[in-house]
Amino acid sequence: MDEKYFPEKIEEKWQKSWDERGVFEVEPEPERPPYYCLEMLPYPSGFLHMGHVRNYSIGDALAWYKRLQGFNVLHPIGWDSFGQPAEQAAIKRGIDPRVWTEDNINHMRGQMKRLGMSFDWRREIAAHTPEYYRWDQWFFLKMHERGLVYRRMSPVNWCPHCQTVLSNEQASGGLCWRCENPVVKKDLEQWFVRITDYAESLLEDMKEIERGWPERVLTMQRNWIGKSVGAYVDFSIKDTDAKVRVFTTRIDTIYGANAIVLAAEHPLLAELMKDSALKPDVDAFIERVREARNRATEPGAEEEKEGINTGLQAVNPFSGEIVPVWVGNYVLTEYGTGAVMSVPAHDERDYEFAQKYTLPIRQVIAPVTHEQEPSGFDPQLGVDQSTEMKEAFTDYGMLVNSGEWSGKLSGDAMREMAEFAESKGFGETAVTYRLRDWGISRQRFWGAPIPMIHCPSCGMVPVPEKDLPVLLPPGADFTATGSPLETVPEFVNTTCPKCGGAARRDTDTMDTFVDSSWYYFRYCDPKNSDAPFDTEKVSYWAPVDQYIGGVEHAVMHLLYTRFWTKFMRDIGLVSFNEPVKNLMTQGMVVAETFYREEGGAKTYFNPAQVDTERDDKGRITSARLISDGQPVKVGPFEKMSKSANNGVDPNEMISAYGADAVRLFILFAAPVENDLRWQEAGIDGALRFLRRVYNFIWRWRDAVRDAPREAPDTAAFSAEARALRHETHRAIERVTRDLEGLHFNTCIAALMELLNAFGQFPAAPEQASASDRFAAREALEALVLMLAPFAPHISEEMWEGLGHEGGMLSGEARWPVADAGLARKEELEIPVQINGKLRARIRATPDATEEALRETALSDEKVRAWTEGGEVVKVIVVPQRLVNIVVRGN
RNA sequence: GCGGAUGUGGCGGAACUGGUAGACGCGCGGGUCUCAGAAGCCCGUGAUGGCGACAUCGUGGUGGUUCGAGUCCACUCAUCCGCACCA
Repeated sequence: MDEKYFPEKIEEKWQKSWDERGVFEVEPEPERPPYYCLEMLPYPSGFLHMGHVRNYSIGDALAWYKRLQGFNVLHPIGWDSFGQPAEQAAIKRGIDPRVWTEDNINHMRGQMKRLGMSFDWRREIAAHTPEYYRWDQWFFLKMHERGLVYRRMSPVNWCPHCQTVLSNEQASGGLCWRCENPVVKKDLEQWFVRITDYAESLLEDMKEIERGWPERVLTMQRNWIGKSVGAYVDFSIKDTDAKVRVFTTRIDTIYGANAIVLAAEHPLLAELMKDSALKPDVDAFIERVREARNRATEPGAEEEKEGINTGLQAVNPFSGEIVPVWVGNYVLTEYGTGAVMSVPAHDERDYEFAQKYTLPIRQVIAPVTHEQEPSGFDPQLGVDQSTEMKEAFTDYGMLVNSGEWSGKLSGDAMREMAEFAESKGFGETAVTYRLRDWGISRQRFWGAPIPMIHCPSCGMVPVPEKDLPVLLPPGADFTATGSPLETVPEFVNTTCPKCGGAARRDTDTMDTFVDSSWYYFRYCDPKNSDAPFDTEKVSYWAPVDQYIGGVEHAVMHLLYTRFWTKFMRDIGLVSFNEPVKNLMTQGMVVAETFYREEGGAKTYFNPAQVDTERDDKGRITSARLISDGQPVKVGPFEKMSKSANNGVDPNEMISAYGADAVRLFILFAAPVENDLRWQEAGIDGALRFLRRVYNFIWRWRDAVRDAPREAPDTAAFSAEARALRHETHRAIERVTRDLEGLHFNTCIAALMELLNAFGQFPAAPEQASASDRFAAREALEALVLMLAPFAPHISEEMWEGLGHEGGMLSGEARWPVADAGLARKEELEIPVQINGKLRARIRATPDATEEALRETALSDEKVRAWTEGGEVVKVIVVPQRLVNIVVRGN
């Protein structure tokens, strides 16, 4: 230990030591409790950004804490290394995607090591390696065996000018990223995973994770799955044998149906219309709807409802009424049955549609208040038809104008009518979901090839397991039309595994979300070449105890991975339903933005290029560009990004302040789930704190080494030493409790308070008595141990400085345990309220009885002044907390 | 529109089950040290009034429950996020 704190020196020393001793490397040990701490694996974009630093600082703090508590902690890292940007680098700069990716990984790995993240590097995995993606392919085959993958036509983004498939990102704003021409949808045969088979269990199993996952993530998933319970009802088409099935959640409103409306792509439409005179008009309408849909529209822009009467007529199976059949642009093909019954009186959309085309509106539900007894209502009277409905009435109520069902309440009617339909054979109760099957085909290169072969005589044939992996070949043309893999004849041309004849490989690759759906199981057994992982190893570590990442993955990744786990369970690979027990979604790192506006275009400047002046409250009063001295505008705090040019380079921060200070600041500045405002002044504060701790340790190191091992008698301690011990044990309680809840900001605050308390400890190390030294040792060792999760390097250094050999994780270091008795104050200051207002404070021991507190309070001088001339009506005493005296009439 | 969340000093934020609102830090002000600065160290810092001890007000707003409300209840306003013609 040096006299002065040199972060760089200490950090290098301990990173090397950790590495050499392999202290973060773990294996299953049946007799030790496991803890699986996981951060979402990064995409190797090239550089670590502050969001990454935050993510790993959170995980690393938890990992250290659990290790010091004696858990066997698995804390791995890897790379989500398939995906678009590598391919774009290939297109733009002619770099091999593999080379680009691996360069990035090497650089980012170096940054993580420089931050001192405690990963078990032996377990590092990367999605783009054949050792990994062969298991993506293996899972694909397993799903195929079980009928969980299938092929169907589905639209992709297509640029007619470039003649190529585009990803959503490449087609953002509806324009091609290369030629800026409008993008259209084009139908291609694609691979889908039947995630909808698991819709119900994805909902059902949320029970298991309700306590450990953020409410909003669960809500988002629930909405995404979008379960609704209702009924199917068949309307027969007059003069034909055809029936059109509609889905409704409001079968109780069926007597109000004025039409049935089909989606433009409804499968029966062509057949039904084939002899109709109106066919050309309807076809023209359908074409218009298609075009409108292919036009990329801004999200949220709702199109005006349009429709056309097909001239067909349908029979309402309940009322026998004949209603027209329309085609409408607002009916979705993919949801329900692609056909709805239109009930304008009780559905806003149908109301709007009926208004536009002046279709009849008939009220069949009457509002019911709680006081109104159904029996007191005469359904025969119905509802006054002379007043026109001004809007749809969408609440539940009582049925009117509904034949024999009139007078029933919606809830009963919905159930009974569905049962009735079922008994008569024209309907049934039904459940639908918004969730769609997961399209995993990508017509791109940098992903896991789909292991299927198209044989002219045998059809679609899976690649035999023994032939995996299907390797990504060299020599693809990334600028090609369609999938780049099509441009590699050696890849495409193969033989059919079944008949041995000439055949073609599938040229699609898998969505990168496939890679991330099961990666953390691979960490448990990363080198396995016989299986994706060994079930026993996984069952030791998994499920993940704590998962940490951004909310942007609330639905896609986190839903896919839950699905994948259920599939793995069903094929016997794992024995649990949910992969992640506790999820924490961290906030973004945001920073101020500075810009100039010229002709409507904003140019952003990095904060490092800007000189700011602030008022005495710290608010920016003016900002100038350092280079030209001219003013720039101050924008709001935004997520650090290239476009807002407000990013901060972690490397520069580490160089300036050290990894420990950067990590400490990031955890202290805001609760982990909140957005974090990046302010360099804040790191200064963190560094100041570390220096202060370091200085105290330096000064006390000899006195502490000489301190007695056993606690002296309580009587031997000075009042100051007793006060310090109280603060120490209180801090242990608080830090431990707050760490369990991931409230790192308050943990660090508690450590700062402990240090401040130590600053009040008057004994100088040279003159300290044995008992003083014991109290000092207790305080400083606890402080150092509890600082380790947030600033591990300096903590190791100080731990060594206090006379401990071999590092915190191989020595006798253990997370401190609070002594509840010592954590309790010896004397309390108890507030005394008069009529609920704080008027005085009295001193009392924690075990003072109610009666004693009451007497002390009432005889207090200040209290007497306030109670004078009034009558004490009541005295509320909460032992250890407060006394409240109710006085009347003064 | 539907769903979810959040409103506390100049700022980030504390406050366990209703019990001293503003911990901790940033910023700011003052002092000490220094030839000077940096870094330390010490003190102060919600608002208003007062030299002062103190008093009054104060957790988006309005009501309510309670001896006592940032915390519980009702309504309301504002902001953020997700989904958005899902029948």
